[in-house]
Amino acid sequence: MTVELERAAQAFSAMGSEPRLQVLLCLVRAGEAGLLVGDIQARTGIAASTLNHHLKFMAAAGLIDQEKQGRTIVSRANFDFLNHVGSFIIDQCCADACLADNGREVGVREKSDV
Amino acid sequence: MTVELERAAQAFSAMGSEPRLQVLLCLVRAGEAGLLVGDIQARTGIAASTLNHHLKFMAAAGLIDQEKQGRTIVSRANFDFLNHVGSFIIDQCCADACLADNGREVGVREKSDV
DNA sequence: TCTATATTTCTAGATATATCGAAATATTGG
DNA sequence: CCAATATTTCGATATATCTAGAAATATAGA
Repeated sequence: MTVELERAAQAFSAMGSEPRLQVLLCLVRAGEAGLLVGDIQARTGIAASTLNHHLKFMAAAGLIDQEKQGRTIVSRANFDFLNHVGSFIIDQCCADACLADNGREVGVREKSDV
Repeated sequence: MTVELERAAQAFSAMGSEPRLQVLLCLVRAGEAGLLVGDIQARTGIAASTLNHHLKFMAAAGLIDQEKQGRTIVSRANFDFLNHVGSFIIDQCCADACLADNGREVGVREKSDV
């Protein structure tokens, strides 16, 4: 579970900057077709070297996949992982002991309606 | 939408460190009852000043709420916001033009089963 | 092979974050 | 008011991240 926590934290961190989140949304919208580095650059205005850095960061976190095709690289959102990460917090809620040490009853919140 | 992007990035950033994510999970598990700073400290082993820093960070991002009660502070996960943030990425997918510029068809992913 | 295109690596300064001990502040109970 | 408890602020250092220009690499096409 610590491994999973670490992975989740890395994923959130990789989504936790405005430029990177912008890039991720571009890729999500592009769907399975993905986008070339140059496409993303054109859409976001991020400098090539900076963008490369961010893409590596996101790929390492598992948010995206990159596939080399000739002299271009196609980046795609990893939808399975994104779904998994998106539900991580709420999923974790009752996965463990749900009673607080101080003896107070633990409140029950309604299930996510997503 | 840029405002929302900024808020989302801040939220993800606030979840994007292992200690903070650990704290957040403690609070999620504690439910509406919440936890005192001392409770969290006891569970995570994070030094008081460090923990205070992280709690402020998370509160600023809207992940948690803090309420002063006498000489203690109760911290609670903001479940509404967490649900919202959790679905941000996937929600955004088809909120905008969903067709990539390069003309390729956009892939469809299954709905989250959460 | 030469050239243009696409991406990556290198380098480096600026900024932000993480950490924690010690001191300070607030509040309750006596 | 005093002592104990709970949390915050201060100060300081270490580490990480962000940014981007310039040079390097890889590949396709003429």
